[in-house]
Amino acid sequence: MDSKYSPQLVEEKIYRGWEEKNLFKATVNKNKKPFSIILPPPNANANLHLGHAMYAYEDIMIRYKKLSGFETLWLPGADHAGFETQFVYEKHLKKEGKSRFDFNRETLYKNIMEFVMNNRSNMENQLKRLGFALDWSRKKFTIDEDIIKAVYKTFKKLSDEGLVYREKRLVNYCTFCGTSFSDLEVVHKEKISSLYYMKYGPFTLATTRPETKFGDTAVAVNPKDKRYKGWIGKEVEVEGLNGKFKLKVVAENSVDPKFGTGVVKVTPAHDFTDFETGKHHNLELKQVIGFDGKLNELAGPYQGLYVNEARKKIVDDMQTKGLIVKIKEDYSHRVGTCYKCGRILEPLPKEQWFVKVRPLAEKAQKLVDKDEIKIVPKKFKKVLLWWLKNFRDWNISRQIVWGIRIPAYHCKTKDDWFISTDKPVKCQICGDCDFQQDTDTFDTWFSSAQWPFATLRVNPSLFDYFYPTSVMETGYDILPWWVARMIMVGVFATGKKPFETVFLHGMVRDRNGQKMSKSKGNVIDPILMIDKYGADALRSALIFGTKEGGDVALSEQKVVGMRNFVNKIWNMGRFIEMNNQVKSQKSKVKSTIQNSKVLKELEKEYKKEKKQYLKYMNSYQFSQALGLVYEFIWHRFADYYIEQLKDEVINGNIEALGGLKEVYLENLKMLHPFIPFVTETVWKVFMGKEKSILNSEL
RNA sequence: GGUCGCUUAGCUCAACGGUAGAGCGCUUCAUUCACAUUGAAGAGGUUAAAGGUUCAAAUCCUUUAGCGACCACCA
Repeated sequence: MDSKYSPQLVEEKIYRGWEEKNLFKATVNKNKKPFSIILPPPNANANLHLGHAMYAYEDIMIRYKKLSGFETLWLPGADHAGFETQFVYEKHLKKEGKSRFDFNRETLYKNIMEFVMNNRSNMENQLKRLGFALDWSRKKFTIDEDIIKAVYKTFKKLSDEGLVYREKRLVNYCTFCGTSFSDLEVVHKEKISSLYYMKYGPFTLATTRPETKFGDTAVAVNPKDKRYKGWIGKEVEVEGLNGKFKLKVVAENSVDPKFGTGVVKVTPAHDFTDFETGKHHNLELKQVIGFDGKLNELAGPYQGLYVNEARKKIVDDMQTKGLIVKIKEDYSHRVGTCYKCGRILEPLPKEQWFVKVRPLAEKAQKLVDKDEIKIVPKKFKKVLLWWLKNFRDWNISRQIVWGIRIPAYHCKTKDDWFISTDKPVKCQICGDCDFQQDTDTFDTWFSSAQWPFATLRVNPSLFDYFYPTSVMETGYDILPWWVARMIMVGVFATGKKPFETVFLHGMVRDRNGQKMSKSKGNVIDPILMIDKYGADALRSALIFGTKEGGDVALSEQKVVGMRNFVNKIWNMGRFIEMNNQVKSQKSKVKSTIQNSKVLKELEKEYKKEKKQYLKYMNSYQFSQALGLVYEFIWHRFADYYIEQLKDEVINGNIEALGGLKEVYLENLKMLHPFIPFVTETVWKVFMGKEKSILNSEL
């Protein structure tokens, strides 16, 4: 053994060894208890970041359970990440001076598939660099044929049970990205705008969006507002830019008498509140902004102008006509923006597929509330319950190409839709029209929500044995996007909860607790850290001295610190091994009474350590477990016991050496889930090249 | 505006009802020793503030002050 441990020399070889011996391969073994985790599939086309390294928690659980005698499955996958990926691909196209509009649907899809497939193996290799004990023989891709089939089946079932419907509603639409989103994808941002007070027939009203006035179909006031009570139900004539028009005055509770003048113009086609108002009063839906972000023919001379240009021009013209009373320029409010491109989202009326969420959410709520699905750490239980209680219907239609195309078909004769899991040969409504498939694709999260059962169902015996999965481990940031939906959809589709326990980890921050971002320049590349200090060091740096579910401050210094720990482990082994080799050449020396006492103390302290370790590991306190072993092996075992017995051991005292060796090997096993590479490397030195610590028992 | 959480050693954080801990940094000393990616010794904290419960509180409760995250249809 060298005086220094060099992860660079062994990690790759060790991982290959694990794979070749099929140590990560799960089988259906009725003699063992199953333990399974489905890896949250990383985006297929991107490099891993430190957030992915946090999946080390899953590796810790898998290896620990395997050492504890469970049959373990950790199933890897890759996410096609629909819109995310298409967005990245479009950026890539732009560099070549092209855009998505230069290709037909089939070609674009094929090109993106190629683009993704070229990058996928890179991502997978990075997971291997982290040392993850994944069963690669069972890897799945969210856009595999059988996964698509599973997704279609669920969609059909939802539809059959009345939980999916198609409706024209206001959706959050990004006119730049060219697609709608669900509520969850909308990022509300504080913005300073102008609040325009304008003359509106007999009233003055305040609005931030004068350009939508061509779509106004009513004026609303609060029914309790004495100032305007007399106007309710009456029709008023309004002088506009394109001539005079008439509108009804309606009463609406949502109108705040204290805001502005207490009068609101109602634009059902371009405002969520107004859309509701429109429904209450049966108002016409007058769309004046198109999906291209420009005003349409209803805007008369302003047709063809983008929203912002139109607003300016309209305000100018209104001022000329004396229709603007005043402008409050520093008005601060929140607007919905596209989480991807950052532009302001336009509420637009569009026919989309919606999932009726309430019945699904209520079932999920019960499971979580009664701890039938356990949430660790428990603080997230409240958050999850809040979401399950507040979810509204889920828009699952996306106007993009890269994704799973919705298996809904439009009958031209009857102007109606039917859903079919297999490609239909004839119209299932009228029997012989030239029906057409919906051009939209599913929200990626709709398919991701099905991941735990979709990945396993392809193999029924595997599904029976491993489902519900044991733990779902992921970052707390996607609790509503993913975890909540997996529960809702999983229970619906299989009748069983998708997992027993949810374990949530925190976000990785820089040394000052700041968010890592490219613009701040404080991003740490996990692969670079592995190159420099080894995977064991990086992994344990993310776990050591932290609290489960809390954010982790990571610095290169911390990785160095853990590298030192890993090296220390190596050198303890080196000391024992060196004396192990020479022992046969020396005469057998018996222990003194003093040394026997030390050995007994060691045995006692080790037993206490292990008991506590098991307690921590079984209650998901992994950082505590690691800290415990760290403290024991370094500051008790090495600093005290080895030092006490050192002279004896060098003298050839087999008893002392044996005592140290035994405790050392036991500690290697306890450490293996955290620092798999060095523990395996030393294990092989002691037990032989063909042996693996993963085959031992804890 | 709502919800959740945070405030402990210079920095980043553990401990969550029973004598204040770690990592990194700092000070002093020790190298023919498994490891200087080391060891020994040490400095450094009335655990944000106030009140309460308890034999006992960093830990439970209340209030206050800062900070953060997430959510929200104020036109």
